[in-house]
Amino acid sequence: MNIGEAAKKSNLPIKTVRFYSDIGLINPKTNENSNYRIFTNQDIEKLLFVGKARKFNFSIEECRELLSLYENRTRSSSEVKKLTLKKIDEIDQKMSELNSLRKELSRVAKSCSGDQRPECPIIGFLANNKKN
Amino acid sequence: MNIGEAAKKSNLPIKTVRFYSDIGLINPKTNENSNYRIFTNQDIEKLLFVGKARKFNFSIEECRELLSLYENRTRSSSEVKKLTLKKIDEIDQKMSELNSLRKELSRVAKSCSGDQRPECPIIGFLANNKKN
DNA sequence: TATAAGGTCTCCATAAAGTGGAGAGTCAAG
DNA sequence: CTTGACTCTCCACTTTATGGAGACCTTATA
Repeated sequence: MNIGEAAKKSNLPIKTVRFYSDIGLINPKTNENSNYRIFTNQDIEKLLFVGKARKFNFSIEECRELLSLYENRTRSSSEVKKLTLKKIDEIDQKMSELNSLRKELSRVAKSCSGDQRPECPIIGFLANNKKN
Repeated sequence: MNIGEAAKKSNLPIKTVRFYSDIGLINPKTNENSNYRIFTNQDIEKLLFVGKARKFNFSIEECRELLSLYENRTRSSSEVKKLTLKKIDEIDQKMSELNSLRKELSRVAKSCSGDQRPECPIIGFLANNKKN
């Protein structure tokens, strides 16, 4: 099938499918006459796989790795699990960063009257180099 | 002062200071002879301000906005508060996304034995297009 | 005074993960 | 045979910097 249909079936924008093909994440054949890419059902499966993995915050390179594990019938599940646990760790770290960020921001926001006066503790907070 | 000293005083890499100057976040004067940028203490203050705001997840464009509020003696604190509350909202949204992500990932990770066998429910999960 | 070391300049490339558009080629239907 | 839809490649742009090349400036030392 052509790229339009492949895009529809994989729920990805055409541009994205083309991009994944450019970087070799998938390798559709080429129609020698038209120079159009030809996608198989296997390609669609891979696109769906990647689409889902991307949604789950796996990077393109991690997708590439997962894809090769996916295709490799002899791989052990521990490799996949390792990658997944790493992702969870990253999420935890990001969440704790966001948490402390949120705390500080809501603290300064609370201290600001938010009215017409120019006095604003948020600005003071951001302007102040010292520990706050 | 020159860019090296400015970078040191603002705790930013030289490259970053140059970048902020390129995009007009700060506007140091130029020594006509040497073509070197000349930074004032005011510039350092702004750099410190931006550095802190960036740490608090304000984007460059938001920094630009905050900076103009910072410089504008007649601005009302409500504008600043609005921007801050928006940031908090964004953080909340990001956190809830990460939360559901984490839940799903840890669920599939738990279901995976992580041993030498090739059977891996994580791969199955990612490969499966159906609702899981 | 000459030269060496270190600081700074601009310009270009790279990162991640695409998105958007231009201009040209292809295909199917009327 | 033409029109419209589809696809192609190539380039630019996004965000927030970082790294390097090669050239220019400044300061210190021999």
